[in-house]
Amino acid sequence: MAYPFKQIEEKWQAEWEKRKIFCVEPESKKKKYYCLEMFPYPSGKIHMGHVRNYTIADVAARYKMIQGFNVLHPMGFDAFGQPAENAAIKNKSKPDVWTDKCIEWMKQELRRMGFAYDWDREISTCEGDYYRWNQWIFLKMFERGFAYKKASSVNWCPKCETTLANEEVIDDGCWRCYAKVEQKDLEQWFLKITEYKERLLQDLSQLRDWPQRVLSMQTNWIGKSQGVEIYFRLKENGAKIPVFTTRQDTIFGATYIVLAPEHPKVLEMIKGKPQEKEVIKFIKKVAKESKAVRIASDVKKEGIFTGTYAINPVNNEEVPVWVADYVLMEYGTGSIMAVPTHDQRDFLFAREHNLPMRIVIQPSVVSRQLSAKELKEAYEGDGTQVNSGQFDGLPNTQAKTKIAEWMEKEGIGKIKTHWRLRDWLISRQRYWGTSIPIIYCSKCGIVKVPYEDLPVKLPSDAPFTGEGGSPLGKVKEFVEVSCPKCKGSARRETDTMATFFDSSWYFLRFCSPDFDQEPFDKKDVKYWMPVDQYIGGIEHAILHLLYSRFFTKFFKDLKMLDFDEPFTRLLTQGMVLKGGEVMSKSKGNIVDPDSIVKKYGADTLRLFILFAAPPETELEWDDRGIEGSFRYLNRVWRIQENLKEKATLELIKIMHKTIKKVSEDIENFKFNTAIASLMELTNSIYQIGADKEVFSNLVIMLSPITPHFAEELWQKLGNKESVIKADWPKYDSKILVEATVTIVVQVNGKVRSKVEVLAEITEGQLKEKVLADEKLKPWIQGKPIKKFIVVPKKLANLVL
RNA sequence: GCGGAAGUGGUGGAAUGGCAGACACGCUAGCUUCAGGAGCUAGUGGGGGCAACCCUAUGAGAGUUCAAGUCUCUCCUUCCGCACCA
Repeated sequence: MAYPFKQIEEKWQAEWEKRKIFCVEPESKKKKYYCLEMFPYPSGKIHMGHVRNYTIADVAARYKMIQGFNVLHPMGFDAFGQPAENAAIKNKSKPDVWTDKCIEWMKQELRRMGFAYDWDREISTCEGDYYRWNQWIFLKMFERGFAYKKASSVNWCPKCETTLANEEVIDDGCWRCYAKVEQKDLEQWFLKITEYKERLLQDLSQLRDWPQRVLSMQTNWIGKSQGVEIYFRLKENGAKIPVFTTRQDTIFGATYIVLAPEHPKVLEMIKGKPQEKEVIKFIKKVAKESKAVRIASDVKKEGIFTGTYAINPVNNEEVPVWVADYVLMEYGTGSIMAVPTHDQRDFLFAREHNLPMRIVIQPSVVSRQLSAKELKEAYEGDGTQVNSGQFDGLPNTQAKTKIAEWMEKEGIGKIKTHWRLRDWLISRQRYWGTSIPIIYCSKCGIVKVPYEDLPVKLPSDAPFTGEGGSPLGKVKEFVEVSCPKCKGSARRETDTMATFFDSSWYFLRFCSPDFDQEPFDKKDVKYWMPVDQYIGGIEHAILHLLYSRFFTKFFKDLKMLDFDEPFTRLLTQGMVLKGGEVMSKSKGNIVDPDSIVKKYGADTLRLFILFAAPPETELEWDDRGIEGSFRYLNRVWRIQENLKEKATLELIKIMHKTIKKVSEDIENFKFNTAIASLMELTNSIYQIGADKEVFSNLVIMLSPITPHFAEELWQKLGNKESVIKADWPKYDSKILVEATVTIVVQVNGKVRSKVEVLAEITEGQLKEKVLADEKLKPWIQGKPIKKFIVVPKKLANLVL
């Protein structure tokens, strides 16, 4: 007979809600612990990814609760976003109604999983009480010039009919619908995240408890590269052509320069020259090629000579000026110096077009001296400067600095740092988001919506046709307003903010969800922040995590908080796979958590998901594995019928060992091995028989993992309070000390025997005992023992 | 190309430099049961041996060490991120 999980789970979910036992203690003297998972978009259903994410967090939160911490473990909804609008178009409903319904469904499913949330702090970003503060923050940024409007070429998703941030473009496609992203010239709102680039990079070193992977992804994304801008000049008119390089040590080997086809100087350069027609033809051809084709690695680098020469400022050499597709206008200065001997791309291009090469760095290994004629590929490593004027003989790493300084002094170059990070484009041509609190007046220009008029609410009667752009622009009463300054007629901004704006500070709102003076109450934030443990998917490694770090730094500069980083510890949980592939509708390999809960209960699902793999690795769904977890709980359930008066010392010892292991493992998020050791204890109980104390401890240790199950058994054991109020068992290290120990005996590093000895035995006594061991005789064969190595209480190794 | 992570039984996965494969799934056998997608017990990396045992084995190869899955080097493979980034 299976244990009655359905009844038990429903009973305790109701009981927890009634007793509000997961709500934080206000004004508490206890140590705080803020455990947060990335809040969901309310699609209406939770999937296995959610279950895994929230189960991991729930164990951490419950473990800290039972340890006596004041734990903030909130839940909310990232409720703005496109699916609500799409649903509105499809079902002729309204986004807010649809979203509310989805939130309700989702909450039901979250409840059924038994997560220990403080529901009193629930927030939803689509509520005026929340997005009002988005607008407030936007205005603060606007006042400081951190939110600004700029015309530029931006990413445009034709399917979603909206602009996208660089971070939202994945492999040239829209992150949401995978449609191919186009470039469009538009005037849009940006946030000046680049203002914080140095700090965003620097402070990564503070984040010691973040996964290396995320840190390196952010480092890459910010993309700092230090080098020199070197000024070449055109031979014919002395016009300055700056090139950016990080390899200024190779400048003496620059035998030509290359401009991007879009480079503004190209057209005037070729005017009237015999090459003019051909170059223009080439430029047009490149312009037609999509970016994806152009950067595909197997495409041959194409280029054409402009008929112009430039002067290399370090040696006054004349070098030809080329135009080529492999030079990009977006990066650096849109022009490069080419050093074919020490840059592989330049090498390929030079060989193709028969351009000159000169070695300027020789590797330190004499046998590998290079000659330009025999070069098979560019030498990009370190070495000694040659053919480099006064820098000859220097190691190139030193020459790098010396040359940079020298060029600055001579006025032929400037030390420069380039960054990959661009400002954050936040305008979205959508309805279901926070409207940007700006009014355009023909007389006053761009005018802020006054703070007292916030929130700028979304009109409820916008038409959802799916055609003709944002529904907001079609609502006359919304668009046509009077200017807050001159009271003349004006127009309201109809774009809304990217929803990543909403999630960039929600963790602060949870600290004081009802505060109505500012986005958050400084005093509460001081107590709760930073988040001690943040848990979510790797897909936010850059997007959400970078934006949140940016917002935190902005608030710090506003003196609204006093720390630099919002999330102390970060865990990125692995994906849930089935058949080796990520669960997805299109692959048809989805396992619905709700169906598992119905069949086996939430506790079994939680147990399986924690046991099947460590949190940060991928988890392969296994239908039979889940049955195993269910069997285990039933096995534990049956123990209560056979409790003994008193447990044996042997079992007590195993129990203490388990307490130690489980405590340490949960602390370190090694839930799979914690569960394994609970299973071992259970196996021992089956062999030896447990008393009430041992069984109680097993129940307490299971409680963060399978909370309903543990509550029920805890109650059956005669306890009145929730198991979350129990004392987490402590292990007694004295009991763990064994009087006798088994010593593994090796001969030349191979295990040949084992001896049982007193734990406190001396080395001499041990040696005597070991040498007396009959089993070892054939291995020693009377040979002299050169060395006798002892690892106390573990091992002895005889070296012959 | 650069950066990151990882390669261990049929499977998921364990192993502060010290008995490789904990725990579980699966499989095999036995017991129990009217029955089992239930329960209990035992076995289960490969090779050899009636057996006690022996040999061998953590992607490949070298090295350090009394001792290497673990440390170092070289190489291979897979996954992820960035990428003609100058």
